[in-house]
Amino acid sequence: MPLPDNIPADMEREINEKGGIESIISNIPNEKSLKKIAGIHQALSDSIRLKIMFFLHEQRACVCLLRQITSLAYSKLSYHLKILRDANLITYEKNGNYAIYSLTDFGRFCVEKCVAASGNYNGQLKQP
Amino acid sequence: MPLPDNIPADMEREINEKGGIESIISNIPNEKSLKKIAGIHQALSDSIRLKIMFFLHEQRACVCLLRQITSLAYSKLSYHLKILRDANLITYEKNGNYAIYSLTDFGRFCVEKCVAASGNYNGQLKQP
DNA sequence: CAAGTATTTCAAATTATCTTAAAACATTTG
DNA sequence: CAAATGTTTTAAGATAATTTGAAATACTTG
Repeated sequence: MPLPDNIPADMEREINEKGGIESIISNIPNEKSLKKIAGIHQALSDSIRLKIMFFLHEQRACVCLLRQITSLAYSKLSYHLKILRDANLITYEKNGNYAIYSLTDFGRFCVEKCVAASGNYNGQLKQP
Repeated sequence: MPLPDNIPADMEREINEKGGIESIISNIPNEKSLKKIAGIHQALSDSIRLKIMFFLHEQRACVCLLRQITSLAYSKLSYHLKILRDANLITYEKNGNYAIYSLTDFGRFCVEKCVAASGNYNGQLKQP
């Protein structure tokens, strides 16, 4: 991949010091990985779903309890639960009539990253 | 907030051991924080934008270089850059005709969280 | 002002979310 | 065992949000 015709000289120097543009590009994830990472972020890009994730981080719950917590209709709740399931962030086990939802290991990891980031998020909150 | 009428007994016990449902809810972020966190994830929920983020993590770049890297039209690229700017993930300084983009501290933090997570993401990649 | 760089606008296309109604499934009851 | 009840999911269509492509606009330098 050639560089554009005219780019700022100091930028071009930086790129050459890193072994050229190809070398830099080789360090970024491939398209398939980018899509996967995007998908995880998409699943976590809704405040309803985040609320569910943060609650399940504290306590496993049946759907009827989640309904109470979120004040959502069952069908809407199910829609969001499916998105989180499909992203492998949550899972459930059947217990009689009840579906008891909990975080997957990966889901727990993601919630804890958010918590670890909260200092930074709060930094963001102060921006105009 | 009352618990639903009938929930599995062992779940109810767990909740009581944690001081009740209100006590659990008090540990989860408020609506405003959830919306902010959701917004950050939304900005990172697209593979084009992630590619830009990962590239800028390696090297600052003018828009014409990002255009080359991403093979996008300027207008489309600008649209995605604006989303990342609005989320305070990237910033730029003008240098003559050029806008030189780079990650904000917060953007750098987020990319590095993704990289740290890549082992976990890869775990996810193996799921059906 | 001409050329190069970057952003904005706007309508169309795509994707995500929500609402309502019905279906699926396990348990309890008659 | 069939009917009734309780819990959860799915389907279909409506609404809303995001993304795209084309054209127009702004900015900077020479």
